[in-house]
Amino acid sequence: MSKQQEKSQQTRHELEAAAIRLFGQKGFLETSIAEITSSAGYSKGSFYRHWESKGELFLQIIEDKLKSYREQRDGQHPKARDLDEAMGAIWDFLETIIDDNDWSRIFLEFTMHATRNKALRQALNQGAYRLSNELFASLVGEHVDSGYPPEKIGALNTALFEGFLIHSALGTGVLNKTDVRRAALLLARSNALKSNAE
Amino acid sequence: MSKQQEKSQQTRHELEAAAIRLFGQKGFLETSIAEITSSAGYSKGSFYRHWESKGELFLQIIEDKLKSYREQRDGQHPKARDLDEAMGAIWDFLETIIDDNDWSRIFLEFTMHATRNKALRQALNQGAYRLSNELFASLVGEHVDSGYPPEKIGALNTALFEGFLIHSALGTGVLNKTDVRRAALLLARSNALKSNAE
DNA sequence: TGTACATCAGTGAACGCGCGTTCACTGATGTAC
DNA sequence: TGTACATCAGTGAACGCGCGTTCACTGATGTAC
Repeated sequence: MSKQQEKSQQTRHELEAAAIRLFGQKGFLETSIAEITSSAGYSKGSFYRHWESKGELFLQIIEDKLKSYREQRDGQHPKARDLDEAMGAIWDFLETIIDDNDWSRIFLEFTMHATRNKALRQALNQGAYRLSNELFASLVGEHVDSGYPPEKIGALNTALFEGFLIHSALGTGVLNKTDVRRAALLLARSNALKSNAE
Repeated sequence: MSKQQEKSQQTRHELEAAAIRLFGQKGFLETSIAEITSSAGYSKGSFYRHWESKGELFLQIIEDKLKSYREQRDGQHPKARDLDEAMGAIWDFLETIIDDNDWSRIFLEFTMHATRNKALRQALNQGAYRLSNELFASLVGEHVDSGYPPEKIGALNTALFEGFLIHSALGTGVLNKTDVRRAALLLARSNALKSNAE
């Protein structure tokens, strides 16, 4: 790699790091390009040598985040022996997202934004920017003996998870991670296992 | 009331109605004042005779919506005889919000926005712009015999509810109202009743 | 009932501001010979 | 190794646009006498 390329890549990384920090702190709309570049020690114009627009950088960061979450997930738990283990694996994973405080908020905001944008909405529903549905179905699916559709169990689990993210973002402090995990497990058991069925 | 006052009030109502429709369709940021006034058949400047800012109108609309939800709620179910009835009453109420499609989305967005604003966050946590927590605690509280904190049951129920709103807004269609209601009941039972406790 | 003046509702052009994006430019690095 | 030129990274002033807000103005309504 030439000296120029090295310099360019270095700059790109510095700008990206500043953007990750600022987007996380203040959100997409509230973070300006001038803030990103000046906080990294560059001029406003330098941004456009590296990305075509602010939105492009944001999407790239989101994709990178998801990729790293996914890698973390796939490296873990290869298979679970029963429902409790499957749910444990899922929530170990979800907790890493919960712990990435700033960014779980951004993901929620992004999800809400996608709500109004057809292309993004499809991307989310197909899992491109979403972590969940197929995972739940495949991990939990084989441990369902009640006949209840696994994708519904997955969707309910996601609902509980995302609802908890809202709760956390508001900082009410009534619930903690253990509470939701436990609740999610109870819910999955009630729906998935014959012995708990109504 | 004088002729002038009548005219003014009429205009105010027409602007408000246009705003409710447009905010609901497109959200707060994406709706401009020019759109509101021209869609109601007035000029841009007329807006400021009725409200100080776009934000003020938005908050007023939200407050009105919540007030009407609350009135509807309070008119209904005076008391429940057991947990199932209490949950039934709560979800009858929540379903009216779910059915107000556009606005349940707006409430979510508003909630997410409040996340970044201290004053709003406090207002939400104190229930000013939120529907839920004390209601659940008071309605469900007396039917908990497991010792599990009623406010946690309420918060988990809210999480499931708001997570479902996200799910609906994305239009995946995996879950319907009946699914969540049922799930919420299962969850509440598991947590509130001794016989279902682990 | 009429007149003079004040107040009000609504108009629409103009202002101001933030901010994303562009662009002509500079100095450093790379390339051809 | 040196020279001439091309290409690149980064600069920062300027542009453009949308949009919330202001303001001088008009015509209608209200008030005082």
